[in-house]
Amino acid sequence: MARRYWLFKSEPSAYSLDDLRNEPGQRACWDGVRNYQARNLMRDEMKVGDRLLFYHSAIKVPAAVGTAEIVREAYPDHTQFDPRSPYYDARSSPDQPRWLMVDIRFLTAFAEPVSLPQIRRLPELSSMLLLKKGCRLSLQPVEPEAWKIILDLGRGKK
DNA sequence: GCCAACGTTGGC
DNA sequence: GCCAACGTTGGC
Repeated sequence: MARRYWLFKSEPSAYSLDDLRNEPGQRACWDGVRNYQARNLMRDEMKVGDRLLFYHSAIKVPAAVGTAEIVREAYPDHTQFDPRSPYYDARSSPDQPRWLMVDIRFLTAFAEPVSLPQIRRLPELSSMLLLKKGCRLSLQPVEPEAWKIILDLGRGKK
């Protein structure tokens, strides 16, 4: 199966690409996803070797800032069992985990962040889920064509 | 900080 | 099963 591409949103004040880069082994578990659609994408679609755009959201200029790869497929998110975690879910149990996470590893930081306005300006990228009105999905698929274009922009090519 | 759009919850 | 109320996301 061909490698697939994704976009992961994160508020950099909570967790940034640099945070990922500074992790031991430059890898981390993507915990805290509490949306069924996003969970199902992790559970059903994401495979080791898939790549993702790391996107910084909820800031002045939202932007894709680099890439990472999936290094472990979906498994239970431990924070759902921890009453002290903000992601705790009392309706979940280790027997019947409701929420999943994947592990990702840092790959690249863009020379030039690819901003949301920049993405919006390109007709070739107009079909991206990211641009859909009201699309708040924190994990979303990216078409290979869009992936290529954004990586080129990130390299600083025109 | 505002608020539109969306997902979830819970009363009925 | 409907839908109003609520909480959250995220661009602006």
